[in-house]
Amino acid sequence: MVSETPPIRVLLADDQALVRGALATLLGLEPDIEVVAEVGRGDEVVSAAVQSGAHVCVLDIEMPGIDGIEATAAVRARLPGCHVLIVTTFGRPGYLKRALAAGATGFVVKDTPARQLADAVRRVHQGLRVLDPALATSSLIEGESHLTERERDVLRLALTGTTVADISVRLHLSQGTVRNYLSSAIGKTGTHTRYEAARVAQERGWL
Amino acid sequence: MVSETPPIRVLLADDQALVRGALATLLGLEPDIEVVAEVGRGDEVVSAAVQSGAHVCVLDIEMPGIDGIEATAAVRARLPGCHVLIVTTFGRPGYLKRALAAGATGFVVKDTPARQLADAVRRVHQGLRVLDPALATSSLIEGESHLTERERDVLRLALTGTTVADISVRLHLSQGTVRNYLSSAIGKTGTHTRYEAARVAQERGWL
DNA sequence: AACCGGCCGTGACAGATGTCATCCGTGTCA
DNA sequence: TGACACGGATGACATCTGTCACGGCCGGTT
Repeated sequence: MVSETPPIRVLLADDQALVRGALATLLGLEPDIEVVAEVGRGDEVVSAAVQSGAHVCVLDIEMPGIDGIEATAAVRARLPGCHVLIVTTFGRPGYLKRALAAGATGFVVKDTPARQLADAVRRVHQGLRVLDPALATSSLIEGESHLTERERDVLRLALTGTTVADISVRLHLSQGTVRNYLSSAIGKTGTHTRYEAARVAQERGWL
Repeated sequence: MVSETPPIRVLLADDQALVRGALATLLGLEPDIEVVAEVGRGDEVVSAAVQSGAHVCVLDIEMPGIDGIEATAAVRARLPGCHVLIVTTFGRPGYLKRALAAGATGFVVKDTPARQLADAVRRVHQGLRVLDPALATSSLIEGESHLTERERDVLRLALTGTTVADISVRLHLSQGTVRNYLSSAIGKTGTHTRYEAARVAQERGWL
């Protein structure tokens, strides 16, 4: 028979072993796809991609070490010929925006039907965009941060429960100033407390 | 050849289609396991279990409709011969405690290696316990709620951002009383704000 | 040069938050 | 029967939170 196209070499990264193993099994059943590496941490992605000669990296976002978006940027910098498909639980507009900025070719959420994953891998391998139009639209609308740099500074600290007093010390500002930035951020996120504001900003990818 | 044992009929419930499909593929490769139903909502579990004649239900916890623990109780009530294996992202002691109380035979987290899932299904099918000893210990220690009924009442409302004024109206208490219960709950959970207290209590399964 | 808008920064203030001391009713125990 | 512990409930109070009005600086526009 005519020579076959060599299979697409795929690296899988997900911190949940069960999910990773199941996805490896799913993709491994495709005749034209071969899972050549599996890692559970973001900071293992690049070396594993290099060693395994992966054509496509399928990355979750929330992982120990570095996250999947940071791993994406690292992979693209080190292996320009290697494409990245982000597969994540949360279809956050901010995630999509940052992932594309980091060089990801595709972005799917775990709500996607399983049979579409292999097709997404094939398309990404060919350099074609794979992403949900609704999510893209939402990213366009929500993804644009309206926070100033200082507002982001104080929200990041607020995210970890740091008091106004501590934030003012850390950023060399008066407490009134910190409260004013927090208040402004609360308004821009449409929330009622700094905790909600920080969480919403993070979900939108503004932090 | 000698007659084979009929395969174990398994129902899969997970709101993430990709994960569910991948797990179905993984389990479907086992000669003695047959995936007979897949659902994405907790409130579809019972009817699907009945229709498919499932021997084992593999349930995620966080799903639309009712959660996997409520679904467990419903399955056990309706089909006493059907065993439940909980497969969840968060190995929260409170979840384990509530799952066992609801009648689950097994409880694994998604950090488990993929190859152990089929074995877990087989063991659960035989009525054997499947759970992580470390998680069981942690559940024993943390899972016991130290909150009073009223503290739980106010924390549940605090979880959704309800103000003290609203909580006092809803529970027919004075605002001072509500603050006192919130303060007590903050102390018992070792936190600093009612938001943290509510979140920690939920994680521990105290709510 | 003058004006304007936005960001950065500040302090005053009203209202919200969490702590504390206290009281009452109920159940348990000696 | 009396003492005690506990949960439920309350209000006073110190502190914190978020809003608001304001000023300075900078860059862009007229």
